[in-house]
Amino acid sequence: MKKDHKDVSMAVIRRLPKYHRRLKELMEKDVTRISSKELSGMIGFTASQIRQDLNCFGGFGQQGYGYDVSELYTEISRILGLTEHYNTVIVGAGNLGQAIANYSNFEKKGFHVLALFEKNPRLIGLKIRDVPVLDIDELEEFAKNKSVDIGVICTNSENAQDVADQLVKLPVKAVWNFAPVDIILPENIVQENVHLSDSLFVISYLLKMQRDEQQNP
Amino acid sequence: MKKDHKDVSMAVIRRLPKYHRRLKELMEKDVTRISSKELSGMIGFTASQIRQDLNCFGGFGQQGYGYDVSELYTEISRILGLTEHYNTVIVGAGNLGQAIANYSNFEKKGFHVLALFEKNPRLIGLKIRDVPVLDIDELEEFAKNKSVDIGVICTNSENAQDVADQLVKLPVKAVWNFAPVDIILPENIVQENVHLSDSLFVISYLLKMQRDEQQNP
DNA sequence: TAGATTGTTAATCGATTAACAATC
DNA sequence: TAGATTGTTAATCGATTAACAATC
Repeated sequence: MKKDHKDVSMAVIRRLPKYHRRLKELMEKDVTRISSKELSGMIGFTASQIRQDLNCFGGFGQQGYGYDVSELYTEISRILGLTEHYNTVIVGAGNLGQAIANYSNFEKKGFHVLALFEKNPRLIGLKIRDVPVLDIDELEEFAKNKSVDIGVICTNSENAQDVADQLVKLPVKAVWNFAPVDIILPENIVQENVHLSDSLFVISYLLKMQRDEQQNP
Repeated sequence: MKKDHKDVSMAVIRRLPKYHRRLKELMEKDVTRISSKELSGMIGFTASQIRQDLNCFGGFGQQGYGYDVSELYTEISRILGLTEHYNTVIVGAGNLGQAIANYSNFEKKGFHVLALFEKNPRLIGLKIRDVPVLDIDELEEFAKNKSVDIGVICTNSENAQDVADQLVKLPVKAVWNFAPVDIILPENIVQENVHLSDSLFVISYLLKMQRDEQQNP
């Protein structure tokens, strides 16, 4: 029996994509089995943590043997929901929106981009890898009779909340926000923020720390 | 006396940019003072956590009053090192590299993009907001006599480690990696990864969970 | 001054690590 | 079988929350 989604902590969930990535690499190297200890060596988590993490979802290993790489990869793919298909729309067809639309790996994993939406007339009408850039005013009409799972916000901060509200009305089930603001969404909508500046500011902090340490050792 | 950088946990550090962002918003609304309780209401951390976080770096508040918004903003900017100037180079001038080069907010915060580097001849010679796109083979020569603080990797996975190695040789002090692989760097180099697919996969997981819950309530 | 709110210590909670019996 | 390694429970560690005296 597969136990899934009990109440697994977000800390564990955020490690799953890394397992997924590493197992993929192992498969490409034709490694067929791996122990938690070996995996620990390459992934940087303790062997204990790896076993704990995996056991949130089921016993995928075998005592005395370890884990079958291919099987574990398949399981984690399933746990992450990568065996499903998702329809997405991207709002904002600037460089970032285009970058995401162009990222063919997402398509491979089942994330299909239906269209990009823009207000800049220069961009409307373009095609990004066969995906049309449409007028933002057409969004509501476009989404009728379609099931849109994920809305991606690639606009500037000023428009992000407006766009979020429009997406919620479609409705979408999740919002992937790249604008550097904290948008407000209904509780039941999955929200994931990618605040690039936060990440850059952490670099800045760490560089400053390093500099200070060199001065006062 | 300002206590900085003792051994503040990464959990705290990763919250700092969010304080920074919210305080900016408050300043724009001409709010001059705020209590940890009020801030808690808008930012979603407990008041207790906010006070704990800030006290890692010093006592910026005043009993009975709260915090001076503008002063706290300035302090957090300083703690994050945003009062410094950083030179950056971006390797990979595709949509993502261009998006980052175009992001004028970074420039405002002191992150100056010296140049982008590309191997695709169609892109070499372009200018992104006055920033030239140069041949990747010119990187080493270009960096001579220049102090490059941050190298940004916007290439595909295949080239990411090579590029990282080149950046380390320049040298750079930090690597900001957008390729969906785990690159290996010397210990003393600051590394920050933005794995977009990880973020998307977490959305996928949460959507799947939500679906499952609706079926087995 | 009285009221409000911090800074800080103590208590709780949760996540990570260690240990080991189960078992392949 | 003996050796290896898991799954799982217990111990530890760290982070968050609660409480309250200090003080503006």
